[in-house]
Amino acid sequence: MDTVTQLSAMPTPPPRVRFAPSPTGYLHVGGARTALFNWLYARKNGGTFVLRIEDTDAARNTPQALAAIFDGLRWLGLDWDEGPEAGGDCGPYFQSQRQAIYDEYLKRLTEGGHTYTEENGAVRFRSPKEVIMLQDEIGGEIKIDRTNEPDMTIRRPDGGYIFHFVNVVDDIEMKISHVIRGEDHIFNTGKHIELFQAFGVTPPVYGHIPLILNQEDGSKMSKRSAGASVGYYIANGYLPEAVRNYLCLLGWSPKDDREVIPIDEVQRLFDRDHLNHHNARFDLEKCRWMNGEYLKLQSDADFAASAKAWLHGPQASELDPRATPEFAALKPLLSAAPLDVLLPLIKPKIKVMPEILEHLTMGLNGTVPIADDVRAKISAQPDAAAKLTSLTGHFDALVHWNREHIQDGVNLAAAELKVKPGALMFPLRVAITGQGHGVDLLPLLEILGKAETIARIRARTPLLTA
RNA sequence: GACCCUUUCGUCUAGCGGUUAGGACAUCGCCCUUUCACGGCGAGAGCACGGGUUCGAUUCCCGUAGGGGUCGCCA
Repeated sequence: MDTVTQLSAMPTPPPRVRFAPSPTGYLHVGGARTALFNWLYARKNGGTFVLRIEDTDAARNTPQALAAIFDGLRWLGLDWDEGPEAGGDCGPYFQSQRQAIYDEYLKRLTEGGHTYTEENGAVRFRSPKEVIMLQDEIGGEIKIDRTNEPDMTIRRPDGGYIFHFVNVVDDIEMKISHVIRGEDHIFNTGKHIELFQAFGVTPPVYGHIPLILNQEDGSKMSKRSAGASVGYYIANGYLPEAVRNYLCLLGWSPKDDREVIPIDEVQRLFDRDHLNHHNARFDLEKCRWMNGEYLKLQSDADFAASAKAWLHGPQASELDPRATPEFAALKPLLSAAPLDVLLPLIKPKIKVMPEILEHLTMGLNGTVPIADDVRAKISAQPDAAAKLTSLTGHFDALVHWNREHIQDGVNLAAAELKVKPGALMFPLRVAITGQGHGVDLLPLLEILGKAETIARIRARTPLLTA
């Protein structure tokens, strides 16, 4: 084996990437997508995904925000190989616990003549003030002109270190090889490269991914917009695989027109060549569609399980559909409800979990008022009451109550009235649920039982003509 | 304002010199059907503009305009 062969055959070490959020709010979908791309890169290349908590600003950190990071990442299935609650050789993974390391690195910087101290005690980094040509893995060659930039502060008068400094120190200490982060960090990267050079360390490979924009006004996605936080999707009972799949498609594409793609397939295909260079708007409607696609892939039993978990799960915030009066009214009916047979009927009718509320209400509450638009349609059928009376009679005569026999009852009533069986279905649906739409009717009647079915028809028939 | 990134249907995207510019969400129509939905079929809808380069530009280059981002002792 000659030398050239040996060199080219030398394996590149597996990449080490990180997601480094600060626990000051909630887990933003943009942040989640950054974490996702880092995770995909690590998984694709047999690398290591590190989670590091950048909690240097004590005044802004909250335990809730920290929990939201852990919960959100776990919910999305983005498991970290090193970090809080996972361990690793480069810990601690909270910056608030790494003061001694930063002190040591600051000493090195100061001994190298790279710092100076302000009168108030703040420490600044003496910038070389040069033009940096960043070789960005995603954006290509990007010029960052540092010649007229002021020296950055790296330590506050109170001794607390600033983001730029700790970010670089930790990337060195944690042997991060690739930094995949939002495009909003491009100019920070210029500062960070200066620090790497001052430490005499080769900077990592950078890849700046475009941002996710608000669906409404196209600005950087903010707290205001619905669906900006991962917590929204958890609270609304989305399937994590669906949200993750949708996030994959924001800036990445398999380039073969597929959209519903298993995550292991994404891992296999993920590549910077497939990443876009421009921002993408977040389309909640399409995300809902994606959720519906994943719902269809679920078995009835799995769906019933996740629906029940959601119905009985903790309420997350005031945006939670389970915090509404409608849900409060429904809740007492749930305990005795035949959910295992009802939910599979609902499954094909919905895209997202909160939609089951309306269907459950229709099924469980026989006294829901008749909807206005439905009332208009039903009053156009003067024989609706006669149809229902006939149906009631034939239902009452049934010995066995299942959908086949119920269909027989419908057919008999239709024959008696000399109409098509289909003509009876709309009045029947309205009498049973008060609504013009909903789950398959005959299976619903079977679940409700003969007595409840007849009782509802008798109770609502006078209301139809009122 | 300066600097950086970016520009294909309303939105997410495929396209990497020659295509009837493809797919998806959304919208609309038809079919199926017991309403709604699902499903099937179909329609409308796009290369920001102006210069080049080229036999030929959606594709390459340069401008202009639009969009986004960044200009902290926040991260």
